[in-house]
Amino acid sequence: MKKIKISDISKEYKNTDLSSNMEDYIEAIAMLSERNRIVRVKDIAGKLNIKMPSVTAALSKLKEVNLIEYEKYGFIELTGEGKRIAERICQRHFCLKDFFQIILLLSSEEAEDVACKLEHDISPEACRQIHKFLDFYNTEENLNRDWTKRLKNILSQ
Amino acid sequence: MKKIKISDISKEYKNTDLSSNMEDYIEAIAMLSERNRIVRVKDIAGKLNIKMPSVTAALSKLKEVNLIEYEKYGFIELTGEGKRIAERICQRHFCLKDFFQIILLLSSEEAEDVACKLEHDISPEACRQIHKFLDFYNTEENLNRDWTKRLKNILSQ
DNA sequence: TGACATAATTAGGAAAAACTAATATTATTA
DNA sequence: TAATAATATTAGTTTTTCCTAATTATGTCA
Repeated sequence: MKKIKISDISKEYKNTDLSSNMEDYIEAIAMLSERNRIVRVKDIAGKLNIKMPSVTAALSKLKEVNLIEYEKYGFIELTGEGKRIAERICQRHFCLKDFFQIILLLSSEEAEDVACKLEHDISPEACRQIHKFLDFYNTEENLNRDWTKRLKNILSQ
Repeated sequence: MKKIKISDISKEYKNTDLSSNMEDYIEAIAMLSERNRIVRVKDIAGKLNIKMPSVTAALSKLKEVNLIEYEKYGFIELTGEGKRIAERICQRHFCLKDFFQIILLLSSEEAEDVACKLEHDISPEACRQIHKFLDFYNTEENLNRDWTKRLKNILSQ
């Protein structure tokens, strides 16, 4: 079970000024570059379930606004600003995923799916409240409160 | 404070197979026809913050798929199927709004905004869990449980 | 190293949604 | 009822995002 620290409350869950789509590309690049040493057009296409030409087009736009560095047929890397934005998107993603998985007891996959969809539209304020809730819940749960058991019971039905 | 009945759990929060946009049009028409006896293109445009020609185009599509009845320069009305779909969208909307307002203590306006955005992307399963949670919370709250006070305290900070 | 496979790009197009400007219809009221 | 105001529609664009087919570049291995 993921533990969320009080200090994490400092997260602001700021908006990015990007379209949902562009956020998806940034997020995919960030996640892929954590796993693999290089990120390929094909990988991004695979992750987002689209064809390569769509990726190429998106990369041009992201390069245009200085969120990635790349040359034709070359490497794909987030710039500093790209990384900062990826961080924001991922924070919202994980906040939502934790909430749906830990509190609402959706399966990991279902929670992942929901997070992927909602992360683009949830407001920073709403995300901060969810974060506080998670924080509260984890503390209470550690104390083995009765209400969390009753809640789990109801949510499992 | 809105009270949610156990029986409401029967809500399925099914998907609609419409784009977010089309869902917005259907929802707007449903809400407007509750208040006014007739629904005008101008009203829909006002509610959705877009211009009239965009509405006209959307109405053609909705008519095409038999979700509304209307003739040029005439009345706009949801068909039976249109109403059933509007009902689904509104159920998700109010479920989300209640959650963000009652549990997470967002202002009514902020909760409304968030609900409007998320209602198109949240999965039925996730919505059902939120519903159960609301139900649980209302019961617990009625018993004036200590944990709801602690939670409110934290969320108000 | 040359042939073949893999990966990436370009070119061209389609669908969804929105817009402005121009036109047409309906409603109001003097 | 004729003139004006309010509404609605059409025509024509734009932007975003995706696609297929064709081409180009890169990488591999016999």
